[in-house]
Amino acid sequence: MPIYQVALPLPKRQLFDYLHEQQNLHPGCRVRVPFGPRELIGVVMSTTQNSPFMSKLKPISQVIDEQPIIDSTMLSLCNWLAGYYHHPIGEVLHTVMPVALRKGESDKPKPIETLRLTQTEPDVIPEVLGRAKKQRELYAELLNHAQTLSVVKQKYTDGVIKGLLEKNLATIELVEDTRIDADFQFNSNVIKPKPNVEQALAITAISQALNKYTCFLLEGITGSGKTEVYLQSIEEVLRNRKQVLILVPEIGLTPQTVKRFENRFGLEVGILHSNLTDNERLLVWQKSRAGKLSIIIGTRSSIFTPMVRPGMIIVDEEHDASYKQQDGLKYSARDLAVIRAKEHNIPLLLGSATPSLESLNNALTHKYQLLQLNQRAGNAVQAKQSVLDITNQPLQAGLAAGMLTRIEQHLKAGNQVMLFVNRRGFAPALLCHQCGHVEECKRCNKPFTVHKSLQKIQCHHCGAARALPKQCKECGHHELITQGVGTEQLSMFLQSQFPQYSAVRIDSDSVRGKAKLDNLLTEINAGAHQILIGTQILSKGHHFPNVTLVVILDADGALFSADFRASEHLAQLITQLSGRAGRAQKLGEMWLQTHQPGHPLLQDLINNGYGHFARFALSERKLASLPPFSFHALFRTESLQAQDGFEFLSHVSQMLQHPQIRIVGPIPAIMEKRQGKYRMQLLLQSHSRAILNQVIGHFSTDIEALPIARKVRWSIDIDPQDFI
DNA sequence: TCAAAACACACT
DNA sequence: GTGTGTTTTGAT
Repeated sequence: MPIYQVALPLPKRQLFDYLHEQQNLHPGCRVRVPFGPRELIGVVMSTTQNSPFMSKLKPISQVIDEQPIIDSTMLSLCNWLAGYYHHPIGEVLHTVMPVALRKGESDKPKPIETLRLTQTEPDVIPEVLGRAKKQRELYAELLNHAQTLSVVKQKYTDGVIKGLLEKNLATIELVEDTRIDADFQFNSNVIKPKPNVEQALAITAISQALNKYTCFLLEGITGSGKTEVYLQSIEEVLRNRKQVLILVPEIGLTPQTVKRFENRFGLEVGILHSNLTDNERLLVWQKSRAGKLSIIIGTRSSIFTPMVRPGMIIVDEEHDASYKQQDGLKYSARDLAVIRAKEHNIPLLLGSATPSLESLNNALTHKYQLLQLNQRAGNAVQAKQSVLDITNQPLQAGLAAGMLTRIEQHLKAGNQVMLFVNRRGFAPALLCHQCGHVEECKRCNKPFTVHKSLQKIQCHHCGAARALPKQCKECGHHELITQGVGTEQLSMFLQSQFPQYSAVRIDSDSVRGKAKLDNLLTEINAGAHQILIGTQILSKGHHFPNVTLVVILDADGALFSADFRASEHLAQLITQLSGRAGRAQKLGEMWLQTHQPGHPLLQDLINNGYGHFARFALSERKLASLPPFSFHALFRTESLQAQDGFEFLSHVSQMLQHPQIRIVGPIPAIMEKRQGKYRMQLLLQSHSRAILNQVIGHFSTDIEALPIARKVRWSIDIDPQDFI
């Protein structure tokens, strides 16, 4: 009897062997297997003749798929993922499958229940129905053609349907779902804008590379018409009867974006986002695999959507942090897109106004082909950026007096202003005026954030909240003061300063749920609010044509951060924010409040733009041998005892000693404690990705087998994006 | 002395 | 990861 090696969803870097009579179970098929006292769903990986567990081999209890649901391309991608990210193969396969398939759902669409008449005498309504008016009505409808049960149920009650069924006049029939049949139709007759010279060059370059792997980095300033380049390139792919997979950041998937694609090509666009149910997700997966969908748009995990006739992958806003998964299999969807495009031999398009230094470096070293769009479409003008020195300046709610005047000018001119603060809530800390004691979360050892409107203090790291204290815990003093400024405070202050205008907060506190954000954005663009105060959300893809003034309250934090990527992220934020303003015909300006007006990074960014800044930042990274000029792998631990994490990482550090690997740590993570767990990390850096990968790969099973490994939660992060 | 909690370990 | 069997802990 053949022995099958099965990948199971466990944090173990091994396959499990099972028996099955059938000779031809293909790799990529799901099976249900007994595992200790329970049953698991795994994926067949390979066949073998003998197993070290011969005596305790159990048989597969059920074969779920006769044909592989993970095709050979996807399977090799999974093997690549397991090797590159040093992650257990079973968990990789689990990550790659839609939830419904993990649970053992069929990969074929469910047949549709259809209501059909049993006799087919035309135009005759049987006497039996007598005066049953509704039943006669339904019968008449069914005379024309059978209808799906769900459609019928919308119009008729269950009683009516039951009536026909009981009289044996109609039956419920299971009909194969044809909604996923391949579809190549698209409308190419839509009037499309004439591309400018740069756009035309980009479109031509992409169109000439449709049948082979090429990675393009489309570096296009905001408003330069990146989307039009996407659209016209997509059209070429559709013409070849191929599919396009488009990845967008988590927040960027708005109904407008989807509409734009649907209207342009007049076809159904598959959408994958976090609010879908498991079955909706599965349907998109099925439709894409069958070739019904020619365009699929989705967030990070969409990179795993199967395609029968892959034609192109697009990653929009490729610098966005949401492409990196932060837990479990810590993959980068952008990097994975490169691997997938190579595997399919199709072009990949990475687009951004503010490309990541990694991608930019690949473009400058000609691994990627750089396409630049430097002209703004129409007569839009880039917002003018300036710094405001706030050293020794009195601040009100974090704003300098000069800035208030400027805000007033813009408001009086009938325009909108937008202010950016990196903190939600009223203030990031509450301290005692008497003894200086700061109220901290016990589980995270971080100050509580004050939420005045809720009369609460809340820890933004673990979510713990309690009532706003009235007196100091240490000395009992009653005068507690807030420290720092959050969106809530700034919004309250500006509303009191300018009562005749409407101030609105845009952060995850005030806009819970996507619909609410969309409503608010509509209100803002209709002019219902004049003062917009928000966090990161403001920088992500939404356009505010009437905003003429953008203020960043505090640009200093990132300039001296422990994270070497902080300045890159600040520059991206500043550039993205300034791209949101002054789009229409209105000239915009952006002001950065800083204590470091002369800081070379700020100056370079403001005077020469992101493109110049990024190239300068790259040269600095090179000097410091930081990524992308070296490669990082980060071991992280979480444990109840700080000592356990230290001990585990010390072992790891000893095992991985290598002349070409620099090891930093074990050191406490930047967030030393979170949710009551102590967090440590060990950073590995090498000039050779191959050596780093090889050494970790060689020892990963030994590390897993360390006795201390059981006492800690540990993980490996390859190409870590942050050191939190 | 017993039961809950913490720990260890196997699972093919 | 999770279910189970084993050891430790602490309150009666």
